[in-house]
Amino acid sequence: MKEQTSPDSPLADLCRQRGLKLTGQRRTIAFVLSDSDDHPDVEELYRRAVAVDSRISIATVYRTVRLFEENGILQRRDFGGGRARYEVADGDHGDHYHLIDADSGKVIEFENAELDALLDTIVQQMGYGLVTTRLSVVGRKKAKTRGGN
Amino acid sequence: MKEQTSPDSPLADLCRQRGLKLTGQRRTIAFVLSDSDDHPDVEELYRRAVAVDSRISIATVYRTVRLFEENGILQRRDFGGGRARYEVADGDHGDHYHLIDADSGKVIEFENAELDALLDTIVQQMGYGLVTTRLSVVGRKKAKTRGGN
DNA sequence: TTGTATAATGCGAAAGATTATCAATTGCAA
DNA sequence: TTGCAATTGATAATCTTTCGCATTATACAA
Repeated sequence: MKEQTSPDSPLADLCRQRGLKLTGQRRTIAFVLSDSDDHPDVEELYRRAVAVDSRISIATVYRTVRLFEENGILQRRDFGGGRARYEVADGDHGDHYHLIDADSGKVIEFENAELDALLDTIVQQMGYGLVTTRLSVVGRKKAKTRGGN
Repeated sequence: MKEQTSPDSPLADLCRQRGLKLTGQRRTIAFVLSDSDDHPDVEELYRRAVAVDSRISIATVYRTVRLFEENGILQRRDFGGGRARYEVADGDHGDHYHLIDADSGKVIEFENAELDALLDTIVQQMGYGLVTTRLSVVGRKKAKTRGGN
């Protein structure tokens, strides 16, 4: 049984900055998240966290993920499939969007300044200020060589 | 107890065209949907359907809504809140998108050809063909008079 | 460092939405 | 009209997420 204390991580620092109590579990979850560049769901986060420190309950993962979202540390995404998925909220670079491969389910991130600007303009013209954009496009890979699959 | 047989409706015709067996319940649900121009969830559809013919179970509403979606008659939407919402799939005019009022939760539809084109271009450039776009923007109404909250 | 108030955790139960099961019923082609 | 496969209603089951509560750990002051 692993009982390792996780090292600090960029997200653990963020956690402290927001004045959140930094428990061992939160440190571990923050570590796992800092180490992820995909879009894990809670079950997957739980798996990764337990691999580091087995003294973690899935309820805590749910709670932590919600707490982090409320504090702007994480963003919740919905790619269909009935479970929420999470990714680190990048304060750095602008919004990014997601292309979902219709066949494999793989998620590919992309950015596009023109799209950012257009969405903002549209919303402004409707008399609103843009708060959040939820955009994911589902696409199917164009076969270069025919007869793919 | 209402036991009225619903009249046919545009969606009921579509149902027949797709070779689906047109039961009384499906006729009623199709009628209710044809009559709706909002984005009801299953619970709400069930309420509306029962008002027309009380011999309907919510299980049938779930089943029918799924069947209609699989046959391109309905589109499932997710506006947050944990329940799926449905709207008639317009084969006529192009895609439309949704602006959700951050304060009231109200859903406002809009279309934008420039946005259609840009999304298509982006996806093409990534080597994919566009299958579906899931886009909703959350916005907050700009106060004309200052001092709002 | 030690003690303490308070907040967080673990575990299992509960909630909420959706799907599956299965006997009884219905639509539809012959 | 008949027969049969598909559909329905009622309810159990499933799946994800949250809650309740006793126990434990954290931050902070002395």
